[in-house]
Amino acid sequence: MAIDHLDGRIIVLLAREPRIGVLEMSRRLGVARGTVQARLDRLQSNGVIRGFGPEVDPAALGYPVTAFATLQIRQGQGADVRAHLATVPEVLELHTTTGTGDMLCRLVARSNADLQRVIDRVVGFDGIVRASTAIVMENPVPLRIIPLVEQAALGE
Amino acid sequence: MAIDHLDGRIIVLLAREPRIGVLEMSRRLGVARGTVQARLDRLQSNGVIRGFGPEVDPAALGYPVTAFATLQIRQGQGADVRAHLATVPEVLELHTTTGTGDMLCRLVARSNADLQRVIDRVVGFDGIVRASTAIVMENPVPLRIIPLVEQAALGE
DNA sequence: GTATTCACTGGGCAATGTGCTCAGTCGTGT
DNA sequence: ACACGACTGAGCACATTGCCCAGTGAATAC
Repeated sequence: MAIDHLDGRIIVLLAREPRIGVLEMSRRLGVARGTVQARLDRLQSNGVIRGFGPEVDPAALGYPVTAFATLQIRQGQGADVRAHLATVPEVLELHTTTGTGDMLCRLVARSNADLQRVIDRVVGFDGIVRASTAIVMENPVPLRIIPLVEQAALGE
Repeated sequence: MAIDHLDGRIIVLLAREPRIGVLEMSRRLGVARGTVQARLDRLQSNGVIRGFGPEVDPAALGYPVTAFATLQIRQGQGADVRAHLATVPEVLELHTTTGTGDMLCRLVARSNADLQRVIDRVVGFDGIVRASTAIVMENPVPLRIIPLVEQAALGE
């Protein structure tokens, strides 16, 4: 679970040039191929690297509108609501949280008008008491992990 | 920008088994290798597939706590705040939004206690008027895109 | 002090996949 | 009838992979 400097360099390199192979990585990092291979295997079985799935852009798929919805759930209906939301393709992510809301979910839609349809579908379910939605305008920091990896590689 | 059925199958297959090669994909999908290669190139230059960067689990890196913070910004300080937040490794994502808050960001921390340090660092900046934080307890629907891809592949 | 363990090195091997090219086929639209 | 675009199936040289091995050095255990 601890990440050393070499692990960090491997992850960063992989993030910058994903198509790169193990051999090329070993050349760039100045270590033997077997080492890189062993490190990668370890990182994956550790769960540090979950996978290499393709990053798909919802906007390019025709869903340029992103929003976050805070949901308040009727007591004891949590499981049902989770199951309901899991069936909605436009729900990209769902968290249960502390605080004023009970759940927070990330939505996408084809347009602002279409967002209404999505929200209706999301909240059109018995267990949901209230929903408040914030539409995303800009995304100054897209989902990233590299700075954290670098910090973990140095600090620990 | 339109995604057809074959594109959808390619993305889904790639998501399920990322290490798979073009040749193996063509076998599984029952099409020629060149076709898969051409589709993949097109999907990438379209921007539908942004990349294949490694998915790193912050929890495995020692940051098991996730939180969402809603920030209220003093008028005209937006750019400064964005720049400030971009320098904090624990800020994984930042959006500007409509609604009660002005920005929404995703944070991670080593522990609930450590989250306090992160929040202090985030809000310890002049342009931020107020912050309200929701700690994530469960994540019933982890960030996903496959259902949306399947819908886009069928519907359009 | 000596032995054991572990990670890393550097090398070799067969098998596979890649990038690239080409000619031929099919369906659509002009 | 024709041109165009997408797909097929095949071939080629080349690089990479997965796997193996023996040797080295450092840290740990005895």
